[in-house]
Amino acid sequence: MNVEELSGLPPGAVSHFRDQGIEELYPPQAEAVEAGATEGDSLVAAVPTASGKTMIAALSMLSAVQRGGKALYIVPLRALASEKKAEFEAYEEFGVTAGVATGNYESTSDWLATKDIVVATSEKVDSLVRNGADWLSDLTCVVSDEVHLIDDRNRGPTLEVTLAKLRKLNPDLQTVALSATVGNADEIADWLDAELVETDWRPIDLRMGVHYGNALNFDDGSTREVPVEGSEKQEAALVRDILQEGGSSLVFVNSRRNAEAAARRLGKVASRELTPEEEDQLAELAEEIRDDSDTETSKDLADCVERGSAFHHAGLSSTQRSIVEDAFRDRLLKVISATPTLAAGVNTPARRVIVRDWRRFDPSAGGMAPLDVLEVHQMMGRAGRPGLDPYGEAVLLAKNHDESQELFDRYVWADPEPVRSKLAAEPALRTHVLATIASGFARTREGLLEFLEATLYASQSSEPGRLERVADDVLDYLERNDFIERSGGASDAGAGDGAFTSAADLAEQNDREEELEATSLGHTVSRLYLDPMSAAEIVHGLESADDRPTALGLYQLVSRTPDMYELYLRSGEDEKFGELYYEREAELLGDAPSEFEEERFEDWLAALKTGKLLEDWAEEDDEERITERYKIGPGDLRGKVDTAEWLLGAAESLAREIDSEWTVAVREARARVEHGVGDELLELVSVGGVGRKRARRLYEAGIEEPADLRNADKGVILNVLKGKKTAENILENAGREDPSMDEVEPASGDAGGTTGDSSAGDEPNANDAETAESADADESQSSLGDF
DNA sequence: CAGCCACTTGTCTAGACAGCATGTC
DNA sequence: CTAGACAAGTGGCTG
Repeated sequence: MNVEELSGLPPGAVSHFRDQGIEELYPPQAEAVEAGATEGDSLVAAVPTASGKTMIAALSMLSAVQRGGKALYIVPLRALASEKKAEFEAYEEFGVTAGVATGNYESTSDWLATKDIVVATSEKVDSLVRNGADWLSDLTCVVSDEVHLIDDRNRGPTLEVTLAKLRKLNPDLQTVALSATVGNADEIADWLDAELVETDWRPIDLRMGVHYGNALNFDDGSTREVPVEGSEKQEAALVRDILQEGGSSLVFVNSRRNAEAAARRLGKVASRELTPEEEDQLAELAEEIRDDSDTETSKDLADCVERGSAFHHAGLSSTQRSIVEDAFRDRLLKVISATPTLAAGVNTPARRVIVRDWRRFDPSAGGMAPLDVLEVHQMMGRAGRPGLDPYGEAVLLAKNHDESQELFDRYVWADPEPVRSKLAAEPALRTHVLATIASGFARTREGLLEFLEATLYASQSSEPGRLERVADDVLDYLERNDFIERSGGASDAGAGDGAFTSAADLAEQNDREEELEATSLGHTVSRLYLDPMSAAEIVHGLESADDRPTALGLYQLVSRTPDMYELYLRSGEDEKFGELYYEREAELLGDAPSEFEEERFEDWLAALKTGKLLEDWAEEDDEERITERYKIGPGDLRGKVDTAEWLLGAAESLAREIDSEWTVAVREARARVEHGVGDELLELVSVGGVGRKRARRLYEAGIEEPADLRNADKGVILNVLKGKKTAENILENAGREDPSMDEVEPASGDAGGTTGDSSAGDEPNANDAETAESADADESQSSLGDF
C-alpha cells in the first residue's frame, strides 16, 4: 500500500511522510490500516522491534485528530517519552500539536488539554486519572506502546488498570496496543475488543545464531568462520570480526561489573580500528563524561570511550547515558556492553548483537535463572540498522556443543512466553484498589469487583475467586489503616447498635450493597501516588515521634517504605550499620524490629544505610566520596536523592493531613536533600543560580542569607562567584537593586576566600577543607570510616 | 631475584515510575 | 537444592 492511498489523515500528513522518505507502507502497517487503524478501530499489533510500529500509532492518532479527537501515547520509560515527543513534534508542520507529560517534565494539565497528541508514561496517566484531569474524557484514541509489559510484576498492573480505566471513561475509545511478538497476542486482542495484526515480518533480515569454537552457526543453516585468537574472549572475536567490515556491535551481559569489564577489554579491540578524527572526537566525548560527574564510574567510562567502546547500565547518570547512546548511533562508538537497560530503552541498533550472558542471578530461583525468551528476543531485535546494514545478526555464545544445541532450542527456535497479568499480587492491588475507590470508579464492593472484571487478569484467570479473595484482604488492610471506610454492608451487620437482629433484618443487610468510600487521608495517598503501605509507614513513624525528628530519622523512615528501591547490605556491612544503629537509635522513628527477626532487622539496617547516604548528601559530601563509600554509580545516587525528595514531599502532605506537629521538620529535611546542603544554607540556596557549592562558598565568605547578597560588598561576592555574569545573575535573583558588576574587582573575602582567587576556580574540593563546618563533615566521615 | 602464569579464594549480582513548584556549576 | 565472572591473592616455574 502506498502512502498516497491513505485517507482520513490531516492534510499535509501524507506529504510529510513522503518528505521523510516513506513511500510504501510496510506490510504490517498496511495490515493495520486494513484492520481499521485510520477509521478508529481498536487493534493489537504484535510485530517485531523496528518494523514500523510507531507508524501504525501515528496513522491511528493522526486520523483520530483529523476527526476532531485527541490522542494519548503511553510509553513505559521517560526516555522513550522524550524520544516519541520529538518525533511527533514534527507534525506541527501540518498543524498537529504534541506535548509530553512525565513526572519530571514541566506540564500543567491545562497545557496538555490544548495538545492534539500527548505522550506520557503509564504512571503519569494513572496519576492524571487519579487527579481527575478532565481532558482525559476528550480522548478518542489511546496508544499503548510495549503493551507486553503488562507482564511486569511491578509496573504491569499500572498499565493494565490504566487502560481499563481509560476505556471505562470513554467506551468508544480506540485502543491501539503495540506489542513485541508474544505467545498470546490473541488474548490481549480479545481483552481489548481489538483486531489482531500479528507478523514476524522485519524490514531488515535478522539472522540469529550461536557462536561456539571458531564458528558462528546461523538459523538459516549458514556458517561463518569467526576464530578466537589466543586468550581473547568469544565476544572480542565477534566484535573484531564485524568491525573489520565496518559494523558496530552491542554486547548484552548480566551485571554492571561484567558490563564494565567487557567494555574495558573491548576497548582494546575497538581502538585498533579508529581513524585519527574519530580519536579526537572520542577524546572530546570522554572529557564531557568526566565533566558530568567526578566519580570513579565516570572516569572508567571516559577511559573506555577514548578507545571507542562504552558500557551502559543504570549506574550512569542520564546525561552519560544519552552521550553513549548518541555516540553509538553516530557510529563513533564501535561497541557498547550493556545490561538489559539498553534492550528496553531508546533505539540503539547495531549490525551485530551479542547476547553473552543468558542467565541472570535471581535470588528467588536460588541462583542463576535463564532469561525469558521474550527478553532475549528483545535484545536480539536490536540487530540491524534500517538503511545502514544489509542485515542484522544476533549471536548467542556457547562454550560447547551441548550448550550450542540448548541455545538453539531455548531461544533461536523458541516462541516467546505468553503475557500473564500480575494484577492479583497484593502490593499491586493495594494501590490500585485504593485509587479505584478514591477516584470514584467503584463505590461499592460489587462495583469494585465489576471493575476488576474488566481487566486482563479476569479474562485470564484460571482460578475463580482468587481476585475476589485478594481484593477482600486488601479492603481490610485499607480499612484498618484508615484509608477507606465501609458502611452499610453485611460485614458491619449488628456490630454497632446492639439492637435486635431478626432474620428479616439480616436478609435486608445482605441485599444492601456495602459502600466503600475513601477517607480524606485515603484521597491524599491516592493523589500523591504513594503505595498505601508507604503512607501507613510514614504516618505511623510521624505519629510515634515525641521529639522533633532529625533529618536522619526522616531519611531512614522514607527509605524503609516500599516506594524506595532497596540499597542492600554488602557482606560486613551489617556490622558497620549495626554499630551506627546503636549510636543513633534514638533518632529513628517507629519501632525497630528485634535483632532476632533477622530478615526484618536487615531491612531496617538497609534502610538506615540509605538514610545515612541521604544524610551524607545533605551534609555536603562530594558525589565522588558518596559513590565510593556506598559503591554505587552517579546515576544511583541521583536516583536515590530524587526518590527521597519525592517521598519527603509526600510525607509533608501526609504530615499536614494528620495535623502532625513535625510538618516543618519534614519540609526542611526535604529541602536539604533536594539541594544537598546543611540547614544553615537553605535560605541561600533558594536564590536562583545558587546551588550547594556556591552557597557553601558564599557562606564561608560571610554571606549567610539572601539579604547579605543584597548588601554585601560586590568585590567579596565576585571573589566567591568568579564569573561576573554569574554574579550579576545571582544578585538580580536575590533582588539587589544594582546587580551590575561592571568595574568591580574581586576582593579577598573575610572568612575563607584567601585561597579562593585562583583563576580557574573549578576545584570543588579546594575550599571544602577550610571552615568549621567542613571540619564537622570530616569528623563524621572519619567516624564513618571506622565502623 | 624479578616476572609471569596458573590456580585458588572471596565477593557479588538488572531495572527506575510517581507529587509539587520552578530552575545546578 | 541450583552459577559464574571478576579481582585479588598465592605459589610455582622460568630466565
